[in-house]
Amino acid sequence: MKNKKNTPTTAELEILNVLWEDEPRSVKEIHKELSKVKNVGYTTTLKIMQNMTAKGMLDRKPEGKCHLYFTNIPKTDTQQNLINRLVDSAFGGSASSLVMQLLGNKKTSEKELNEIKRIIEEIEKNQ
Amino acid sequence: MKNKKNTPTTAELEILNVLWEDEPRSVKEIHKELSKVKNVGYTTTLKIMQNMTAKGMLDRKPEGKCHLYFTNIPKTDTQQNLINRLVDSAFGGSASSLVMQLLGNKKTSEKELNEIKRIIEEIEKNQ
DNA sequence: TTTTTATTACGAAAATTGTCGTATATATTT
DNA sequence: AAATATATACGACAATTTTCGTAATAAAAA
Repeated sequence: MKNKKNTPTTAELEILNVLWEDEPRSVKEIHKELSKVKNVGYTTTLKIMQNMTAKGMLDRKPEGKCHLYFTNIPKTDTQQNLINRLVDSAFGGSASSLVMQLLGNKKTSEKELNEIKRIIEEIEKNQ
Repeated sequence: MKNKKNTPTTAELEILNVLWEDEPRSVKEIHKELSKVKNVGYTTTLKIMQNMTAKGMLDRKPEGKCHLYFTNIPKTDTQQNLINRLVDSAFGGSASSLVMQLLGNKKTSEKELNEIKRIIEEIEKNQ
């Protein structure tokens, strides 16, 4: 199986997000969460989680009569990978170009902007 | 045809990037560029560009015996759309969270960091 | 006007992802 | 033990994307 640990598909990312919030969890619980925002069959969720396990994205341990699944990659690793891919594929490798685009967007709220400024200051302090 | 103008696939984005650099251009020229970094048949490039035209992503005009293609969506619109999707799908809708991840990454060079700081200052001035 | 060359159109297959129905297995209840 | 319920395994189909071979068209050369 190819190593695609860090590049989840859309459906896989949805599952990872639920797990990162609280893990380990059973397929049943994951599916219950997904059902709140999405119409999808139980076996679909199960199948995707099995695929993810085969890819090494998830792992699982038996617990009573069912399995508890947990992620095998840190959230930040995946996030970093997704950002890097976006920077490379759509911003010519320039991270600053991405940030510029992000900040120029009206949808980035005042609150978000202030938060970002705070982060920059934080970084400068530690330099 | 569904409106997927702003959400190009990987192969489509590669073509868009070449066009945004200099347009309009013929399939032949686009394919020549792609061939520098990718093994792909001429008719593959052609087909994808035809698909993109059908989706409204590209347009074309006859020029002599061939066609010159040009993009039908601004680069920034597509970039913004891709960022928004990433923010929503992997950062819980928080743009600042994405920036934090980006800045915390060692791969973001000193030069990039300074550039980003400059952008922030620029934004603050205009506030 | 044939022949050659260059460009486009089209169809179809491969790869990937997402979907779920059905079967199997295991436990719980009656 | 038989019936019921719960969880997993598996196969198959649908949708999308990527791939390219081949045919058709049009232009240029011989």
